[in-house]
Amino acid sequence: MSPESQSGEVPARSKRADAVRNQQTLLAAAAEVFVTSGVDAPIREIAARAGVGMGTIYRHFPTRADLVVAVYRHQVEACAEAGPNLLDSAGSPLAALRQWVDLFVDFLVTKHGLANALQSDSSGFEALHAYFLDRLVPVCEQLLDAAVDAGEVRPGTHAYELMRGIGNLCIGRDSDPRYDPRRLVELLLQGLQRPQSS
Amino acid sequence: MSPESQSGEVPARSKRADAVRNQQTLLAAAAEVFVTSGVDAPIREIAARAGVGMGTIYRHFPTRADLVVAVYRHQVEACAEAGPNLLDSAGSPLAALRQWVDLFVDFLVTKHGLANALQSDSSGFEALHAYFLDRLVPVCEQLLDAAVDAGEVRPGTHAYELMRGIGNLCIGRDSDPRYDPRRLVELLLQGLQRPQSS
DNA sequence: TTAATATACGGAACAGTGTTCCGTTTCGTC
DNA sequence: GACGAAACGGAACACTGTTCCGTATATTAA
Repeated sequence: MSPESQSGEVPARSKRADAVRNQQTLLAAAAEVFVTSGVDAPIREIAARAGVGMGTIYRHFPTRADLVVAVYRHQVEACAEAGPNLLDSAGSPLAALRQWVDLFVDFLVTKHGLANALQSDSSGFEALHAYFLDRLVPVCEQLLDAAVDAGEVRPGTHAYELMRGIGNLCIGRDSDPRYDPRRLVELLLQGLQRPQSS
Repeated sequence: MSPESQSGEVPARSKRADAVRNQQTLLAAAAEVFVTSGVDAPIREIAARAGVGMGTIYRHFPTRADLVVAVYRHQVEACAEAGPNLLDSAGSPLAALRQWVDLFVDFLVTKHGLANALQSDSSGFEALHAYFLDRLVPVCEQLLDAAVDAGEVRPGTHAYELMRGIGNLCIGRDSDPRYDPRRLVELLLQGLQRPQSS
């Protein structure tokens, strides 16, 4: 990865100080607004919260996805990095996969509307989809393959499809007590396991 | 149910002829537009296609859900009625459940954005969610219970949750070759099977 | 057939949100 | 302190949902 071209955290040299400051402010404001109003919150609301104009927000984050990615980058990275670790620490590849999926689900369900946005075909969200998948599918694939190799999981399922399936299951109006994404994800994982016997 | 109070097909007496005609026209126009632009199509587009004004469409179908329900009512009914029949005709309760779920998935994936709308928390779609679930959950429950009683499916899963899960899996930008809802639904059904045995 | 009335219609008008654009301000440098 | 480039702010435009009311039409009564 190129050193500091991304919209992350390190004050990139050659950028004006106020620009860097505003970017930070925007990130913080967005993070706050996202927990309150979800990732679909009106751009104006974020701009207002940050005390900047509309132009500023668009200049720093041309699409909504850029902003969302910037806000959650750390957590996505953490999730991605947890994969290999779990493969070592967990008892079996399947256990590792299960724990990792838990991590991913926890992440999604605690972010208002994130799962929705991930699959949304609305303008500005395609890049979000792309980032999440690019970053996490390889990790999932590693865990999945390991579980298949260990004979714990039947072959034939692709990581991409599994990830999207899990993401989809996490979509929903929040806190309907009758719907718990975790239970369905668990069902999915059950279905992944090898009946093999017969 | 009261005889002809619904927005269905029979020309209700005591309504002006032009009103009935317009309702039919709107239904037809909406059906056409839905296949092209999805169920989120701008109201104006539907009104234009039907050759009526905005007021007319809102008078006949106060919320978007009313319109969508009216358009798909027949198919939902057909799906609902297929349940008991399958229970008779299919070899086993599980087979019936499987076929019924297939029916449901086929219905959803062929309607642009319907699955999305079902779970959407946008204004005007709650009623859609309600209608589909009210109508189909009992049917699903019947099939599910039968399969559980036959020992083919483990107990503990609620029809409501299963239905929503399936609906969610059908969400997605259309025709990404790497994502086939059917495969994941199949996985879910797999997970439903085989009681823990050991 | 015509007049009266209730019903339904059309579309302008208002509101909320995304997105662009450009005159103005501020920063960094000389 | 002055200058040029970079960044800012927010007005303006586009698109969509929703409401409201003056007008047109169907129905019924005379």
